[in-house]
Amino acid sequence: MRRRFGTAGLDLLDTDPSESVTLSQAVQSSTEEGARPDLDGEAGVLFGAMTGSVVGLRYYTGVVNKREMVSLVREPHNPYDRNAVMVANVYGNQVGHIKKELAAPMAYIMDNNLAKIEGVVPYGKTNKFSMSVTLFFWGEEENRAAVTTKLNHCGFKSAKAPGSSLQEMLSKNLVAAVPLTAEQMKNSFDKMFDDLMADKTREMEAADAVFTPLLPHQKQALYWMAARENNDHLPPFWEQKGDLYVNVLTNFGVKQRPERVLGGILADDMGLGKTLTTIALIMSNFHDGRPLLLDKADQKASSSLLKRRRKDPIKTEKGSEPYGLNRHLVFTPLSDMDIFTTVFLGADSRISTARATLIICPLSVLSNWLDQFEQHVRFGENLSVYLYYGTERCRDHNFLSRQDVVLTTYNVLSADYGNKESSPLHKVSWLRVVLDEGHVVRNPNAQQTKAVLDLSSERRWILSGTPIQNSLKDLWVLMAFLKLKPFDVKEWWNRVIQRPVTQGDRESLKNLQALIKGITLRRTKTSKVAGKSVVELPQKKMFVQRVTLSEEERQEYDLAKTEGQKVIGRYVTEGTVLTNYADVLAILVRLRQICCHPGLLGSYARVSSAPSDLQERLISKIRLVLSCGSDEECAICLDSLRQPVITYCAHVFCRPCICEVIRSEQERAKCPLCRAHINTKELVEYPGDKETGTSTSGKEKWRSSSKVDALMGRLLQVHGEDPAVKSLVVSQFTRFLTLLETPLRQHGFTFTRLDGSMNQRSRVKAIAEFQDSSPSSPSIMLLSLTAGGVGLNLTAASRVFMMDPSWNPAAEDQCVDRCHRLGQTRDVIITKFIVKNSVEEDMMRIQLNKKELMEKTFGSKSVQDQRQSRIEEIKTMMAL
DNA sequence: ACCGCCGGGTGCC
DNA sequence: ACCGCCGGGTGCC
Repeated sequence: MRRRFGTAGLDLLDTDPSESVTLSQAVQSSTEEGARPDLDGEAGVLFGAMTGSVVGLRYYTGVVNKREMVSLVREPHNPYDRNAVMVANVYGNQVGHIKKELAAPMAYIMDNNLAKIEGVVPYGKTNKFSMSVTLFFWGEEENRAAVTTKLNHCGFKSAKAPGSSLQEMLSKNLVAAVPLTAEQMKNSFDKMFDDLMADKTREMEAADAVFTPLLPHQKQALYWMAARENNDHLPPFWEQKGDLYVNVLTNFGVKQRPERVLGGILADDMGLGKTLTTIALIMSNFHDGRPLLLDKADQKASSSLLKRRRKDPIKTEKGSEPYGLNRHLVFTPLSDMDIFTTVFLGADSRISTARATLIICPLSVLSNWLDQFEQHVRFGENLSVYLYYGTERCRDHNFLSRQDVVLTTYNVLSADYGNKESSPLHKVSWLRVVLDEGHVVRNPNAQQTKAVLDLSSERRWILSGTPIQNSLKDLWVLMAFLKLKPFDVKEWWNRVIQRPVTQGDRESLKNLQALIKGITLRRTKTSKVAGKSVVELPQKKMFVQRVTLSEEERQEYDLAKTEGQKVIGRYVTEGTVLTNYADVLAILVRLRQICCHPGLLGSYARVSSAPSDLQERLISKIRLVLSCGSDEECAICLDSLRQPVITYCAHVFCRPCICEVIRSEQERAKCPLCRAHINTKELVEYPGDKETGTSTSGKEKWRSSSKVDALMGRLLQVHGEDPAVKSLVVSQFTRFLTLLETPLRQHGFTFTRLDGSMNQRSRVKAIAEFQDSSPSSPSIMLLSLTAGGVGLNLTAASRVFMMDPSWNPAAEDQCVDRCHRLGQTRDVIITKFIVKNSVEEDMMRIQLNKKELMEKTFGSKSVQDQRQSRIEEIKTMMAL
């Protein structure tokens, strides 16, 4: 019989050996069946349950219903008892306190993080002065003993056994008889975001002001979005019962109608036109389902402005105005003719206008938004779009609220939020807030997240092709942003959805699916509308071209490999692979570089001569990671590294990002990647690359490599077959891209380049040049694998040359999709160069395994496990 | 009576 | 709280 928790013997205090299942047996079986502790320590296993009492009800206003969930909050500064534990309902209103005798052990357990304690009130309402509460103790297995003994010592050994109603409750609501396997769960997740087409086929025409005709699936999205914004329904899982609005998951009830959720997630695949659809929404659903009222501009005036913008010399450095204009992108603002009055909301001094839409996006897609507004909004419509970016940005919130659209980046939003008093974005009540590439907001502790969650608006949208980036956890921030009560409070999300779902509870999974379904629209490139594909895209074909190293290269490779084997072999015998993980990765980077071009190796890349000083070792590691031009991203902000620092555990982040983590978690701060303890003193800076790198390569005699030769052969062939065909040449190593410039010039190719180090101005220029179809335009783009966001549109190219494999197959797919997207007219042919008998072949194989493995263990692999399996991979690769 | 008993005041932490 | 607990009033039958 498969049973996770027995219903009998669940009580912590049960001492009767004749019971069929004792607590320890029950919990043991639960761990055997793989109830894995959550990384955040938010879940773990159920130690048991007991009944306690809540007192002091009459002093507080918070009320609870039968079977309602309550939260238990420590009050260490309570003047009467430093052990005080407060009981609050789902909206955070205090209900009472835990009786002091019980509060004592609970305070100990909670303060020492031995268990998470959750409460459910079995019979609410009729209680006037005190009531009982069922307490559930969840924690890591290793803390079980400490929890039980503490409770026993405080005299809770012989407390009353739970009544039948508790047992019933456990068996019904909290225990899945047979938990889902990881594979079943993964399938359900896939399905969750796949099957969202049903009943979403009604179409809406865009307002006249939208110039570009919408495709059928875009009209459907527009209809759906407008309907979401105009809906008057109760949010998911809320029902009206008598004079109360009750949340059926938490059993929480309120008199006041819960806030409407006027928005959701537009999760269409990239290339389906999320940007255009959003623009159409802005233009077509202003108020009462009517279009945005615009002044007709003087045609001459606007056209001259438009021209000026196009010609404006773009004069700025990274970090300042990307367009040299901090004025209205399209036209002048409406003066004082707003049709809605400005309302002051008192203390909060937030100013409400119902006019402006705020759009927040990654820097990489900023220009895409501007372009699309210009492209899709009918010429002569007086739409005011203000680009809130650059040092000269206008910080007057009254001015901002009068715009039709304010466009900014996550970084600007977050920087403003840092000095909160002066953040104009947080003083406006927006008509609508749109998070583009919304999945980039997912770290609950990041300042960026707080800045996003603290925006004020009724209509809230998330645009993202991949709402779940890694695990279910990523969804919390999105739910919080959408103000889906009660899931905007993490405890309720964890308790009601995240934990039960990750532990395989079917009921909760169904709830999650229903929740997502209600607020998400998703179409993939293969989705059908009335039997016809939403998007007809040309074919995509992938070839692997195996490259044989020259004898000289082979010797160099083998030498490096033998050397690496020695070093890694030693770590393996010592069992210190984990502590030297960064060294190991460095060795692999070195081998991968030799496969591309021996010249990629700097003299500093000598890992084996490890300096004794930790500081120096870390510096050499960070330099190795960054100086080869590998376009690393910060795991916190997911953008390119700014002011890179390395932790003692050898992980690299932006200094501001990691400092924010340390600031918010104080001495409990842990490395976001490996959970090692970190503090501000133990951050080592990257001193910058002392060598002037690329300038030397020009002087030295040019030397080719087998892979370069293979590429040049292909490029010449492509050019010979059809000179109009353009190619992307992709590498993770920007220095490799630099090396490739020489042979490209030699062969007379015109090319352009796009990598993470370029400022916005030169990016825009590079993209525009490449996308241009005139005969003199560049036919090749040197592209760093992770440059730009998903919005990057390089449809001028139909050939892709992947120069080196990545650990992350998704990054490769995403890169290819920059040209294999709406607007592509040719079949896309991808050529991957892989060096025979090398680490590159191993990486290819591992990529395949990884895809399979991902399918089997969705979201259940810890960082530690992932590292462990990476070690196994490394051992195989190094033939150890 | 350094007790018992009565009945009013009172009540979380 | 239709309880417990506290502390003042009170004191044979």
